[in-house]
Amino acid sequence: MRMSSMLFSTQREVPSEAEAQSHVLLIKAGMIRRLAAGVYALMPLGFRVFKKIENIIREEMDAAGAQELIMSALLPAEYYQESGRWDVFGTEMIKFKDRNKRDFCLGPTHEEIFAFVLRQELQSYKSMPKTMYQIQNKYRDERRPRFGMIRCREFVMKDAYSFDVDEAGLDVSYKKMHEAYCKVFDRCGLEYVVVDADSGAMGGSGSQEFMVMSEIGDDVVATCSACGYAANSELAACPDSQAAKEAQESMEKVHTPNAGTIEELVGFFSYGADKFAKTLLYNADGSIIAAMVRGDREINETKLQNFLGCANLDLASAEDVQKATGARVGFAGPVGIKADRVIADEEILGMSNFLVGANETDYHYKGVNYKRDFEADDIADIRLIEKGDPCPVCGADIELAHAIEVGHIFKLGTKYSVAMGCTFLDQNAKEKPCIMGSYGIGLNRTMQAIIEKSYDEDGIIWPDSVAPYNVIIIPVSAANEQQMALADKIYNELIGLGIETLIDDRDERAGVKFKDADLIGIPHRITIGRRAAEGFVEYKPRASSEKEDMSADEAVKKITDILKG
RNA sequence: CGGGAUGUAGCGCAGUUUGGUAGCGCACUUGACUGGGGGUCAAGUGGUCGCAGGUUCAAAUCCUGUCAUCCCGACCA
Repeated sequence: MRMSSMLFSTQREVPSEAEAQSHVLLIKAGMIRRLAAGVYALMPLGFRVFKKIENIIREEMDAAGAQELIMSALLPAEYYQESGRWDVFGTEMIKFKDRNKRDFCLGPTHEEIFAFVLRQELQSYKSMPKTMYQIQNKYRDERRPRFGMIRCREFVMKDAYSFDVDEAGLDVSYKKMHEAYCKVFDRCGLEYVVVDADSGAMGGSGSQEFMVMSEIGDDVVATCSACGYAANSELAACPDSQAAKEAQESMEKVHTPNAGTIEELVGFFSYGADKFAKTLLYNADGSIIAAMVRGDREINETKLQNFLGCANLDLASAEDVQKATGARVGFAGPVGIKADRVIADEEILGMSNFLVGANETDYHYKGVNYKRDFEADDIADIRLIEKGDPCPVCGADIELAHAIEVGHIFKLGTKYSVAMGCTFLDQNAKEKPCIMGSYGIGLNRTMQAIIEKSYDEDGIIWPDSVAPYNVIIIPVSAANEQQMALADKIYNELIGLGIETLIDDRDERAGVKFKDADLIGIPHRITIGRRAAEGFVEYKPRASSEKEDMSADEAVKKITDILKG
């Protein structure tokens, strides 16, 4: 491509909207343009990168035996109503009515649709297993789009769905996808970790996420460097603490004026936060749940929701709190509370003589002991894991770090096949639901994650596998015929070899060309300058600061060896 | 959805307190010089000041409403 005729512009100044470096660089390099919050256009250079990633995914999916097809993004409500997710997705789903007042949405994910379409195809065990995939736009009206394409409202997802006759078959299909995902992210030059994850609203028996560790990630991953354990923090198990029991004191009501938070109570008493047990009230599908954790811990709402098996879990309103406790918010406790269900974190069992709210404004109880003074309806692990907690596998210290979720694979089981009637006849002519798996990769997010892990002060550093072009030829002066002639010769040679090459034939100063080449991150640079008369050029890889003079032929050979070798 | 902030040229911003001809830098156009890391000089192009009402002789500026965007939090296959 001749840059003089390419639609492309770089910016020196950064739009104030951009926070993450990868987002800043995408905009400065002219690869994306924002159309609305969380809605982006991919410009020619950006779209080339995007297509590279898409092709890597397609190749690995095909190699894993999956077959590509495409569903519609425009979908009638009934499929999602049948599975119940029309309500579960709520306002995150983009819904509207057509001219006949029929409910439609833009697909946020396609489990229902694949189950519906495949039920017509998979009538016998003989036609399974099958794994189908599509690479298609998805729509989610995120409450808070963030960091450019890391969290956006329209994005492209590769979503695959497997259909098996039994759990053992699902394990095989799942493993194939797991391996294919590793190959995809390896080829994209990404460092990633695979972590155990929450299945959330998807349902199913287990899932894993492919995570790229990064400060700008929305997820928090718990890892153990001793044994290699890795899990999403919303799932990571917290073992019971083994605190020694103290001699029981008697329970006593204490006047604690205006001390409604743990922080205020720690100031009021001379106890540490771990001497308190806090009680939070939740509204779970309409019933009021009291959840207890140690004062210095946080409730893990994912664990709580999974334990309860409810569709919606929100902190209770102030009115509901008053109704349940008879007190202002801040004085809830397990003794005599009017909640539908009380759930205590396992750690509560190990505590002695602790402090809790007295369900009376400005009062707390001290010297409280489990069993003697109150009992919970359930004991469960409902707290959020913290840095330094023991690893649930080996007991070493857990580390926490932010990560970007670029891929997620699920063992769904029969949730959607049952809902959509996706069944088959087994060897005994008995009707059974298909055992499903679902597998997603966010392409836009993957593209930005690659930058997040590979840039310097001058710009993006693309790996060869996804670079928009592999080589950029820079004749220092477009007015110098000798330089241009040699540049054209090398350009045609590389194009002839099937190597994607840019030639910067713009009438710009050398500095501008170098800055632009670095910013857009082309991996290999050939500069043609002073020594053009001798047939010598300078070769420089984007990732290194070392420049090397060599003949034009040597430069072509060197690059060919790297790219084809 | 709660809290905070911001909307003025393609991008980054000043001007709003105290109402009185729409500004600066980058980018863009033309010319000259220049030519290996975002050059210099000169002359230019580009704006319904987010939108809608209102107050006023006069509104970017004051008032009301509304929309959008960003940040923090909550939430999220």
